[in-house]
Amino acid sequence: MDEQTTQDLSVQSDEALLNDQMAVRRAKLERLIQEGRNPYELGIVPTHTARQVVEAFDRWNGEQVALAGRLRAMRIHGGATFADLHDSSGRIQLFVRLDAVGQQAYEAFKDLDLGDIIGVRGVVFRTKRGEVSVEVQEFDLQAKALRPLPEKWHGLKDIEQRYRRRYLDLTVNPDSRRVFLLRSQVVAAIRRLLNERGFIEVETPMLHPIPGGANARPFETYHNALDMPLYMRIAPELYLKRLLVGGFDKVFEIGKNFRNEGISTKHNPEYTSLEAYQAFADYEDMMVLTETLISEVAREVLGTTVIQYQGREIDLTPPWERISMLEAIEKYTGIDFEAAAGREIEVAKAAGVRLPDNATPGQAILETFEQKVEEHLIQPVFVTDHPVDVSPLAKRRKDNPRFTERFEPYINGWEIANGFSELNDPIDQRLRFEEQVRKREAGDDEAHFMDEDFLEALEYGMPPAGGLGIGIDRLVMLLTDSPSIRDVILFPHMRPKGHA
RNA sequence: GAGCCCGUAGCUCAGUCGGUAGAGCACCGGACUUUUAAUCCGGGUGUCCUGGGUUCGAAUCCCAGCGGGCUCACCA
Repeated sequence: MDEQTTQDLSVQSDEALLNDQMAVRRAKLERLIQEGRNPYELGIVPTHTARQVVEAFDRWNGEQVALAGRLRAMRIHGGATFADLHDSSGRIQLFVRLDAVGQQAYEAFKDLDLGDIIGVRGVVFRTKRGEVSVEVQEFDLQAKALRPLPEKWHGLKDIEQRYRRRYLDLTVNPDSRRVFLLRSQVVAAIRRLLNERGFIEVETPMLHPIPGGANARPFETYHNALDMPLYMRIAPELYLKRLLVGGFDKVFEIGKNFRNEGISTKHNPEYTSLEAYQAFADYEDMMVLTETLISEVAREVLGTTVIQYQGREIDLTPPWERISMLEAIEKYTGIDFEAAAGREIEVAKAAGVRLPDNATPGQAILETFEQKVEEHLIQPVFVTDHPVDVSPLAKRRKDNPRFTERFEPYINGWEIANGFSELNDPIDQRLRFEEQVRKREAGDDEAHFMDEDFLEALEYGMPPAGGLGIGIDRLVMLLTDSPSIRDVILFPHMRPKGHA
């Protein structure tokens, strides 16, 4: 094992000579190995975190503690050296004195490189300048860093490098750490809030024989043993509704969806959604759940329901405004689609709305909304009552079957969620699928497929239910003031490229 | 997919009209026993994204490509 390691290193060291700093680190590594030391071994195990010691100094003052983390700065003053140790909780200063540790250990400490991962044992004290520190009694090297870290002051700014080498971004950019910690807290809070309300969390397939539950182009793959094509899921919806059929009345799933579509500051090919379904409820109930969830999450992770996004104040405090899609269109464009019933397509085109060739009346309304209205919806608002032909899984309105009991909350001009009273009439659902199949045959490759297996489930009886989907990434963008979805995804997709 | 912008040292960035490649941090050598962006003295460590072209001469101008960002388009 050790021989193997040594061998590999010597092979690599030739190419590493490209960079003086890497050469120095390789040389130190090889010297340690020759001295019989393993520079990648677990040694001193931390008993405390930096934050614990700093925040409860009075409790630990004079006590011996063990800490472990990454060496991030060194200030050498002859026989005394200060260093900054960063662990997952924060930063703490180390103090090493020649007189205290002896010549050999002192030289070894100075020989460490910034970025090395070390363990230390020492006594907590406060320096003359008032900084809580640990006077090191012993230390060990637990991972030699062979590459230099980005600069401590400016951090890693290059956006491409921050995405490609997120570990460096997380190491040196505190704001990036903050975003992903907050993302974790958002997901945890959603889970807890739903659990408190009696929802159970489930996991449904990512690999679908028939991609369904959304209008989107799927990624295709292939299962060798079954000898059949499979699709990465574009939404978990149809499986979660099968669980309603099965008698789970409140279910939710948090997980990835995959859509084989464009990439932008608001779109990543794989993204995380929450979908929740509640039996014996309708879209009104789900709107309340939506505004409650999002505002409670904000309160929990940010301590407020009034947030700042890119310099704009957004008030997430419920209740949110509700407006039907037709009302919203009339409010912002003056177009009255109620009065224009039967002439939707020509009216939309006259207003300068771009439409696909085979657009349906509902598409004309939806496109008008998306192209003319969306951008105005900054403060949270539920847009409701979407046309039935663009809502193939939603229940029709009792008072007007051309529209559905559906809602989409908009915040900052973004569609942040989507929900409706779930269509549980298998006869109507079949008609909707047949309409989608016609669209697909007419060239719409985002139209739904016929899903006989799902229809069969509905035929056994699905309770009336409300459903809700929230885009977690966009929600996290809002809550963390992040301008790009890639800022809230740890490893966003990039074209492959050799290391810079 | 289209338009605009960007790519120089490990990192952050300068680089004028086309004339020997620069700074800060980091790094290397030296001094320094309470500093904290430590300080002081000395040292520039480079595939100027890649490949062509123009030119006596290209980081710089032109063409193509690669990668990235933003805005559109598609979408959540």
